Amino acid sequence: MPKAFDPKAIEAGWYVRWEKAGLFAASTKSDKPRYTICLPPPNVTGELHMGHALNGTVQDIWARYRRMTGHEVLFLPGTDHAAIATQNVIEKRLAKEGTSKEEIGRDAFAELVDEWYRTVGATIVSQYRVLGASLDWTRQRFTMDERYVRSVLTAFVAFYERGWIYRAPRIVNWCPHDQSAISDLEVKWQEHDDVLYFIKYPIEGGGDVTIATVRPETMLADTGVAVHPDDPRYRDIAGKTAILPLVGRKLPIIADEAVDPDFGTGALKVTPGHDPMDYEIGQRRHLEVINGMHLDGRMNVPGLRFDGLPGVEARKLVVEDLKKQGLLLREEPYTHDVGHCDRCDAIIEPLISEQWWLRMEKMRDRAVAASKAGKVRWHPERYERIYLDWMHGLRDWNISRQLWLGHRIPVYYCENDHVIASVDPPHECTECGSDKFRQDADVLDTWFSSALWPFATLGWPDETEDLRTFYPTNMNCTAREIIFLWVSRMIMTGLEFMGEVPFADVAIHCQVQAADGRRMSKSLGTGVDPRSIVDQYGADALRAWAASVAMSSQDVRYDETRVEGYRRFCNKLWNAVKPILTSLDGGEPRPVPEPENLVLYEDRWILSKLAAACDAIARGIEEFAFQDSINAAYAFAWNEFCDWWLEAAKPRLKAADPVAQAIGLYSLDALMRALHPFMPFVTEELWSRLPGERDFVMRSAWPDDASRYMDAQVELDFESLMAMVSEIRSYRKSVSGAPAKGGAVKLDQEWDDDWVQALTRIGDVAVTDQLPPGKALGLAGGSVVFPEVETADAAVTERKIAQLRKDLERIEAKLANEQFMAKAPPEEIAKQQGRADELRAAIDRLT
RNA sequence: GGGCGGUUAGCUCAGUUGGCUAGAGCGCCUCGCUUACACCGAGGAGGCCGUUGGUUCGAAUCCAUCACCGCCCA
Repeated sequence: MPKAFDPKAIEAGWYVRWEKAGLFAASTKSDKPRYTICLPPPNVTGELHMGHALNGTVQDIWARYRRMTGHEVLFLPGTDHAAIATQNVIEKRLAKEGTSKEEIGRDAFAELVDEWYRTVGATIVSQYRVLGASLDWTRQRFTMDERYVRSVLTAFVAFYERGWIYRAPRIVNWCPHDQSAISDLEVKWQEHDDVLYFIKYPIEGGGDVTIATVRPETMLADTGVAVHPDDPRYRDIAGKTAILPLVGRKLPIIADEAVDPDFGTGALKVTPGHDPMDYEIGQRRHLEVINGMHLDGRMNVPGLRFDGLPGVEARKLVVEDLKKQGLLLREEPYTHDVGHCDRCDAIIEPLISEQWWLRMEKMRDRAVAASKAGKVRWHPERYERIYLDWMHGLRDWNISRQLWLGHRIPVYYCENDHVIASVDPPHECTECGSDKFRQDADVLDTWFSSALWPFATLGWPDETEDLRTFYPTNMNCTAREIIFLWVSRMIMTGLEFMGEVPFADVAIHCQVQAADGRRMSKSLGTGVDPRSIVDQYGADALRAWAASVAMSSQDVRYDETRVEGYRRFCNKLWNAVKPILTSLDGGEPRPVPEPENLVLYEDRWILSKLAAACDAIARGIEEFAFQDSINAAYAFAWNEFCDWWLEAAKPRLKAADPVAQAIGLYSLDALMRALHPFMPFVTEELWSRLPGERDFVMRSAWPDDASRYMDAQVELDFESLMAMVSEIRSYRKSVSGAPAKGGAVKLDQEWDDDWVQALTRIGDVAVTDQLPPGKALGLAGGSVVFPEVETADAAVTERKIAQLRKDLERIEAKLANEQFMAKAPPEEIAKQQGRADELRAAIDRLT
């Protein structure tokens, strides 16, 4: 067996063996209870990042754990076509080649996209392999697969036929670069230093009103001026008419509660065509909506000198003209948030455009009811409220995008403009019989298709075997910014089309920040590639770390030393196996003795601890507290099994004692199983090296059979022994002249012979009734004497006594407090009294 | 502006229903290459649990306040 653990040497091999053995593939024929997870489809243009590492780990822990606890598990992989992102990628490539999508045309562009999906895009999800994710690759899906497209179109038509889909002009977030609407959730706000311009608008019949704006060019589309109804400054002018400078348009001055009297002058120019809030005011007050900008961001103001100019240039000229006319009163520096396109970073222009909308009320209400009824459990729980709050304020969903790729909206117009929504292209207009159609040019929001993921991947709308067997799924794990974009919508569509929530548990993992606390991002150069972590420390170490942080209530900074710590842990496991194998030397191991046949304290103790650890690990998984599982496994393996049992059992193992061999083997076997969901590779490797007929640990049963060894009393007793041994060792180190071995102990308390023998062996001391001459030192449960030492170092003793006295004083103060004695529960009082007695005894021995 | 999370050892984080004598990994100090492991072992140092109040016999834990950090929504 190699001297040290080397992840590279084992990982790839096991992944292939598992896959070849069909361990990832789910069967619809199985009669086991089923457990389904659909992997959140990574964006085809992306690369594996820390978020994938966390969600992949969490899901794979559950997938492997459920297989081991007797479930038929489907863990389904796939990818998302990410329309805007892909369009950007391809456009960038075209730009490099000196051309553009407009130049090559839609058909050629579509071919490039297809090629991209087939080559580069297809690889992203396979990066989950390096994490060891046990995905069923035979069922891999892509949102642009023919069957999936059919599901998407079917869903659209179904909504359409319910009357929930309509087309209407509304103010939207328009990305001038992508030439598409994007959703509110895709707008990222960045702070900008701009200028606030104060502009005087004359009032008909005399006087004027001053407004403040950071976007003076939009004034060309103003259709009103608004003031707050309670604003005393403007009580006189409400109801009058202002004259729009440069244009001459008459603007009604209206009063509206939405106006913030503290912003600027308290008077607001209203531009319903270019500001969401103004749009709402305009709707309420029946103001005209003027579209002052073309979709490419150029001004649309026929007859004015600004017409056709880009917004930025128009702004300069507008300001110039206002200055000339003396209408620009002043300019102030102004810092505010400006919306940018999440995908291409262009500044978003709010403007009016025709879009397709999906009504949400009914779906929303069902989803909220299902959540409230506990059909969906959130981990951590607080996300349920965040989700419900968002659902509460839900508006109609803009599902159309003006992109060159994606799912084309299945709406057709005949020559006479009759509208037909149909999954397959229609042959004949049902109203006029026309056979000439054009399809709507828009495509669907990518999130519309991913909203169907948990059932569309299983074959919906066809009633497939997979759909029958594996829907609803059990768990969905994702990042919190995806709750609104994706999770909520899956819940709604799942209820709508399948009549059942798509998953019972939602796990929201934390965000991993860079080591310095900044967010991890490629553009900032702060990203850490999980693949390079795997390279350095192995997938098991990465996963163990991911499990230990994923469900943290706060975001965590990436700390490489913790990952490294888990690699050391792997190495520790690696080496812990060796003495057992060496001892057995290829011989046939005996079965582990039954509890009643165990004699040695350390044996009884370690098996009880093993049972407790397996329990704790399982509980951690089931409660989505993976850090508890990892901690329990780590502490058991390192601080209990290796540090104490293995050390104590060494002489027996060297002597090929069959009981020690059996217990060591049994413990390791169980430990490898219990750790397998977290660290699949190293556990599979080590388990395979254990003697006996072995299949795959991945296919083995979860270890819950050690529970018969649980023994609380043995644990307490052995912990006393451990504490005593630790103290003896401490004295040996800190008392000058004390030997590295030996010494004699007189015990305060009666222990049974087995215990005394264990203390002798493990503590390397003699146990006597009569202490030999020398200075006695106080232990937690007795006195120890090192014969060679005449006097203990005063400093060591003094320090110890001082500490004990301090503790004692605090407790005595407590016990002297009448209130405490009167009100504290009796067991608490007894506990404190017991501690006081112990401390007094310890001080006595030392003085 | 509204909401959420956080502030615990030099660093990164645990700390369930108040009983804590506050833990872990890494780092630091002192020893030790004893054939499982130096990716190690043994021992040790290190914390008025962000501030100020309150509730309580008792607060890292509950309440309020302020400060700072981060995120989400508007």
